[in-house]
Amino acid sequence: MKHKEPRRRITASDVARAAQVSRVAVSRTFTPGASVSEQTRSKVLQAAEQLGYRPNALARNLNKSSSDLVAFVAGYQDNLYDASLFDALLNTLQKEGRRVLHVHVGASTDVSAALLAALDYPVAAVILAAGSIDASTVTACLRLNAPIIVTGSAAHLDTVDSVLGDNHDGMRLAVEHLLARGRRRIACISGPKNITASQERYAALIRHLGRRGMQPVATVNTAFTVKGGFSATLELLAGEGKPDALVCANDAIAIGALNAARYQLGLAVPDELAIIGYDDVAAAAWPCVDLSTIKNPIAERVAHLGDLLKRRITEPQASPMHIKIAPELVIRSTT
Amino acid sequence: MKHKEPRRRITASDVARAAQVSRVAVSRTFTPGASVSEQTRSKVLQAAEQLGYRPNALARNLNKSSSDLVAFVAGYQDNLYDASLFDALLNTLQKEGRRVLHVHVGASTDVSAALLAALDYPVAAVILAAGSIDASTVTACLRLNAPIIVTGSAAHLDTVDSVLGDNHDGMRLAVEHLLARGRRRIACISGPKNITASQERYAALIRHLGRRGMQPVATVNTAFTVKGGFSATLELLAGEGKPDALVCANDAIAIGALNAARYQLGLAVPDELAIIGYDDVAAAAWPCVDLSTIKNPIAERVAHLGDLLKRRITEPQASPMHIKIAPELVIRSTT
DNA sequence: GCAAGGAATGAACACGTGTGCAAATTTGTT
DNA sequence: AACAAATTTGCACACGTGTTCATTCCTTGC
Repeated sequence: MKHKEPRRRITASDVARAAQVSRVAVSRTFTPGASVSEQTRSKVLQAAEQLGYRPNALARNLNKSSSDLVAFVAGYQDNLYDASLFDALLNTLQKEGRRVLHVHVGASTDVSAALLAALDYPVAAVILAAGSIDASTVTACLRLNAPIIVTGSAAHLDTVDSVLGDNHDGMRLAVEHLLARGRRRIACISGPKNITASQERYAALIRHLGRRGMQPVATVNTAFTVKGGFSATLELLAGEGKPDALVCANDAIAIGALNAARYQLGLAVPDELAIIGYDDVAAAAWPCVDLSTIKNPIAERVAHLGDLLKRRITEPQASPMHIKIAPELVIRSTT
Repeated sequence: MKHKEPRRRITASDVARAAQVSRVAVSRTFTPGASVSEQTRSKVLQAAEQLGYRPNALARNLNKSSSDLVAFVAGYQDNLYDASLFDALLNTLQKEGRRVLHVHVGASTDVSAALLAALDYPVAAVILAAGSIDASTVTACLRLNAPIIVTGSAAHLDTVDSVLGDNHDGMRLAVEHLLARGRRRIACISGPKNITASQERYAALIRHLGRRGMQPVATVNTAFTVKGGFSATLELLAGEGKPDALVCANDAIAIGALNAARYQLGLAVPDELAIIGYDDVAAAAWPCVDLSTIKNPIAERVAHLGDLLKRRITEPQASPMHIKIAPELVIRSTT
């Protein structure tokens, strides 16, 4: 036991002492564009390399008004979509030299509480990809000088930037497609009632059917998961209504529905029952699933998020921007 | 435009001024166990609430030797397993008041480089769940005072803590099961050659077959993805060997293989070809997949990771601990 | 050779918070 | 009422870095 107390982290002063220069010279060496002679620079770099020195990001960010951190708030990834979104987003942010503070929103955790906890760090921005958020939390964030960018399922607050899929138009594509296929008895498995994406998609379905003088023959709410879709389908098909088509609020639900219909109830899909999902997750394209769905393009979404982030950071006072992503109908073999 | 310069974040001094107390009183109010009178405490809390104050975590962590941050290093989530692992882990860490700095390792990014970049923050620990890491990077981390805990696919370095699945025993279960089912011509779709989990599982397969005087009739390497498994299966079954069973290095590959065999090649699974995966991801249990596999328990793994993390932080000098998680055979309808 | 200009350097301060120590205040005891 | 003890308070410093400003050094042009 040579080191009883925990070993200190190497600091700029340590490097300065080893390289026989002042501490400021070390700071300048690691600050792009600062004025250092080539000679001292190399001395510093060599000493730093040998000691394993890296500038402490805490101290470095302390005297800036914000940091290189971006908070990403997301929920359970059972929905099969957020994982892919996060993957792509993380890749983009990291390339731009940002670091991601991941906030997880579970069943028990409150979105606002989790978000505020992460905001102890002066993040450059918050990307909110989970659940709804109320206006008071938004003002709390703004007071903490943390601009919010909303994507995925979240409230339509005019005061914050947003990149959202056009759920209204997506549902139009779904309804038109099913009607063109000759379906008339359309049922719906919607998502959780408190999630904005659920509400929007359901409202759009009602509206587009209503325009044609129709309405869903049955509706059930469930979680945005495969399990949820499975049990909801059993429940729904046990009741009245006898649908010939099932509109699901997302792909996870649709995959659950497909499995319940085909393997539990022995229904022929799509002959006896058509099923359409929403998002176009990777699993929807697997041959054993081969799900018709509405594509919610990830690459485009991430690109817009990156742009919006840059803009918001450089011009904090710019007026909020609301970007809608156009959905696409993807026809596979379940409709 | 009233505020031309970016609004400052509310600091303890602001609160102190508003509550007419000293700044130290504010600090003490937000420090559990500190000595403050009930009167000043409530004055401070009220002012803080009104101004929307939260202590700046950067400054708060600066004078401690490490922070409340934990770095989590993971790769693409195409493998269907890491997403679930991360989900569970994030939940646990957040409950304990830790915050997670997420480091993404893409195809182009180097593990070591990404890791070191995150270590600019004095994290309490690094949880490494992606790719391999060489000894020099480990020493770099240790010099930065950042203990590493390895899980998932990574090198077996004696100097760091680890929580690993027992790949050797898992493959024994797979081989014994296939032989009991009467299979004799076993082929293998292995993962990337530079990933430790691949190497270990493949080596175990060779060894367990070897003990019975057998060897794989064919082997192909591919990425840990559904797409990889799909194309690898087409390639493998086009060649010589005529296998009657396929051992896949993980579930994503197995799902790709299943889809290729059934829907592209028209093979009867399991009658003409048995398929077994590894990990037991959520999708393996879907009726349309219903994949036999070796379970790599996530809950147990996360629990051990949490314990190890706590131990390492409280006793930085403790000797490294290596925990093996026992795999389980899960028999479904593909074998 | 000399002045002027530019580049390199170091001292001092700022960022926002926690904490040791001594002073000030309150509480408890005889 | 007087004193000891316990609690609360505030000053000053520490954490590790970036940056302004004045100073010093070197270079260049005349």
